[in-house]
Amino acid sequence: MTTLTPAAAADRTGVSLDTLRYYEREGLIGPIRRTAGGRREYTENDVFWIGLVTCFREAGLGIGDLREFVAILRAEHSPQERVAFLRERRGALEQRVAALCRAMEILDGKISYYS
Amino acid sequence: MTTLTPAAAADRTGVSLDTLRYYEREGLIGPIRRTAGGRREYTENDVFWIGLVTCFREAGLGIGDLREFVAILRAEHSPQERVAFLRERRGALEQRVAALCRAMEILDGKISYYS
DNA sequence: TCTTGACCTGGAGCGCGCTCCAGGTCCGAG
DNA sequence: CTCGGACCTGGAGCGCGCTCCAGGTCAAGA
Repeated sequence: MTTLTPAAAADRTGVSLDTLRYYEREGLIGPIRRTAGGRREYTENDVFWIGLVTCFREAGLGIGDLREFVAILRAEHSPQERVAFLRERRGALEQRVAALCRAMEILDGKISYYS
Repeated sequence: MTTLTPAAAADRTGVSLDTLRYYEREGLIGPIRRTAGGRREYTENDVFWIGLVTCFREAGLGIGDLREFVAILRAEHSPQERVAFLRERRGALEQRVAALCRAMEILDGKISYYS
């Protein structure tokens, strides 16, 4: 299986080396396999997961939220627990969208006022 | 004209006293009129403006963005400049909504997987 | 008048999410 | 074998957005 060096993984994901190491320390990704010499080797799967994490970070989830997310999906939890957690997170995102829409409406009002 | 004490303004807006003072220092609101003794008196107009600021904060705009927003709306700028600024801000909010939607789609996928 | 509590200011402190740095290790090219 | 660049670790530093604190002032009620 082909693997990526840290630099290549950073390049592919758009996440800095420091941040990749930080995410790993925080348990958001990995643990990443190492070579005999101790260097990290990222798999395609790791890259995919980093993409998910990035997506959620961009959506405004905190590091703690993501840690919990990872824990829920990995550890032994019943489907009910997982679904409950996921729905709750989804609700929070919906509220963020609502807040954004309110702000956009205000902007639209100002824009049409000045247009 | 009826005015509000700091405590009443905090209560009405849901913003803490410290944060109200902080926003004023940062130029996001006010300057707030003072009594002879130096205490702040918030007008209804101030309260309304605090509501706007809160709305934008909840939408994820930073303090710097809001300072710029206030400056653009107050200072002498042509309608074109204002509209350009407002549209740019609106675009940024749309991108945030898009990021949220991407994250929600992932959640929906997981939810249907576990349901 | 005295007390009490809301308010004032300037500045320190804090949690988050990175980001940077020092000092050392690994390893491929020459 | 040597050199240099990519990588390692642990820990310090930073910008943001508050939040808290000390030490003092103001003003309404007893």
